[in-house]
Amino acid sequence: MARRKNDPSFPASNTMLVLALLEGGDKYGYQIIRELECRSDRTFSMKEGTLYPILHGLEARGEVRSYEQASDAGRRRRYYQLTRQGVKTLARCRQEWAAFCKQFGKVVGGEACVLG
Amino acid sequence: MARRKNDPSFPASNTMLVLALLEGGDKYGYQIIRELECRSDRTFSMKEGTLYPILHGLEARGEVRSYEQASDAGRRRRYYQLTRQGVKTLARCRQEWAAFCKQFGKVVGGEACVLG
DNA sequence: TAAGAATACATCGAACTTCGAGGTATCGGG
DNA sequence: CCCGATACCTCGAAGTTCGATGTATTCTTA
Repeated sequence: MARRKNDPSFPASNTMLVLALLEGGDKYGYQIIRELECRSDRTFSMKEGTLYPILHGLEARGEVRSYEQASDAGRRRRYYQLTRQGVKTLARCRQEWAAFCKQFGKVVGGEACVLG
Repeated sequence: MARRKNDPSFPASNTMLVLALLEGGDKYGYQIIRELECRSDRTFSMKEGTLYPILHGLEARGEVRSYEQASDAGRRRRYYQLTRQGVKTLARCRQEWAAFCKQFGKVVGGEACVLG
């Protein structure tokens, strides 16, 4: 996920979202965008220019593998499937996300802190 | 904060952290970095190359104003203070962060969703 | 008292993420 | 027959952050 050490921001959240969606079963690109919209109550609307590079990157890094399978209607579809590596990465991302949330909330929440 | 509409990621979190820290009183750059480290249990370690451009940007956009004030030791310090605009921005950021968290958690948490 | 660590500011290029616009093609309905 | 939805893709522009580097001053410690 290319998160840099000690990076206070949480980038590549889109990549994590993709991994999480694939956990629920193999999916093709267009479907990922629709499902994300649905699962987030229309809050998240990932763009194709964002998604496809992410999928290609994940595949290049071995987090997912893909296969082509036409729909009933004969429409071309490329499905993506989590690899064991991808599952592990997702688990790590979840931990990192939880840690980030906790610390971020602590700072923006406004708890006091006495500096040495 | 330059967040783009419908952006599933939450960028510029560093900017939000800076605003939140300034809410606790005027602070100078180096102090912001130390306090952030402290308040986040050493999890966040903002780099100077990150912070100073952020502060300059916030000032240019009227979210903060600055003034110079030497320390007891005679060391040069530039303090930053939230403007009314900055306070409003921080409030908006908090709402956006809460909304993002909720939706992000919903997706990576794995709730089911039936697509139409 | 000299060296090095800490304080304090700043800028720059490289890397990464994301958008938005554009391109190609197929399928179904009006 | 056209248009909207489906389905894939690429490219350049914009924004964020790091890491390196630079400049000064003050404090600590050997």
